Amino acid sequence: MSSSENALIVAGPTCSGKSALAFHLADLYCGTVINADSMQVYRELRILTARPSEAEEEAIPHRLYGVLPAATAGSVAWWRKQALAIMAECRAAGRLPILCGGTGMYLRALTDGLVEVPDPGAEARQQARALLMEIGPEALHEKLMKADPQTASHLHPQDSQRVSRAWEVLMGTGRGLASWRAAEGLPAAPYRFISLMLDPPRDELRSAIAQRFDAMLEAGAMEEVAALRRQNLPESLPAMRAHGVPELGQVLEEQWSLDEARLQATRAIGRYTRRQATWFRHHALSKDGDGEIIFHRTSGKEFFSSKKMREIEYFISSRIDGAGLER
RNA sequence: GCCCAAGUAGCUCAGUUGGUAGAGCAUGCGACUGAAAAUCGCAGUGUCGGUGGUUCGAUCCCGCCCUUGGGCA
Repeated sequence: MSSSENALIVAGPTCSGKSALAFHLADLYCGTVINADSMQVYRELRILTARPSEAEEEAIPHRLYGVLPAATAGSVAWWRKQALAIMAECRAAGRLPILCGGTGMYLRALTDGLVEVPDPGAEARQQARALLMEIGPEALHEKLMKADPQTASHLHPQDSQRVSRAWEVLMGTGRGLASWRAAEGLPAAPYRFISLMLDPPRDELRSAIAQRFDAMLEAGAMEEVAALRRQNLPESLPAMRAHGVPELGQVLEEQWSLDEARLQATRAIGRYTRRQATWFRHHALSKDGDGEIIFHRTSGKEFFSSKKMREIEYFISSRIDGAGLER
């Protein structure tokens, strides 16, 4: 019997073996795996986002995987809301929520809370982006500096995405981001987070990434991209930017050879891995003593040594079954 | 064998009318508050192919050699 206010986080860079570990732990602790990855939420991208297989999803409850059509853009706030609802379900059903994913910002929105900003609306968003395209990030930053210096002064003039967001918030809500930030915001989720962070050496990760990309190609990644492209979605949608989608798109358009696409995609993933490492290095996933860093990579086939696995299990059990320890 | 071109950062290349060099990409570090697999900031590194000469001084000019690509035979 596990106390229901606990939640487990399995985080780490792409291709570190999070899913396999989460699956194993869910099996062990009667858990539900909840996706904390911004790209695995898109339905059409099962292969390229390395989503758990149908067989795995049948064996263990998996939530928030492939729930959004690629035509829809997800967001932190959307994800946070979904995750909280599912965690509440888990609590009611006596299951352990296991958040698994590499999107640091999503996890942080859960563990630390999120600023509450009303939706500026699709119109304000479109206008902000159109303006960005038209005049460029620096000019938009200059405009923002005049209208909302408090927010603008914290933004780099070249940071197109944040400048555009700041503008859309100001225009759509009538208040600047900085002003919203000063308010209370959405609180941290009411759970005790216990975290496992996979942090394998970079070179190990790189070769795993290359191998996995080839496996994806064999599994039909090209066809997946072709099918996605048939929807003629705007390239600005998140799903259209998933690793491999633009690169294989170049092959389909006969701009790149397959080798070139493989090189570019693999590099992009490697770079991403680096940013993830930076994030997780500086953002704690759990309170002191409740986090464990694992300097290995794992996969379905070759798991950790049984000794390591026992360590992990002890680490989790000693926290989850807190009541049991008192006995 | 002869002629031409090129050899500069891990890669592709720019450059210095002679004062020991620089962009993009890659790499590393960092930021990150509703697009985050996104967006952005910062930072290395070089016997400037080898060798001899001219010069106060050569990566740059001259000779020879090596390598690569192309042409002629």
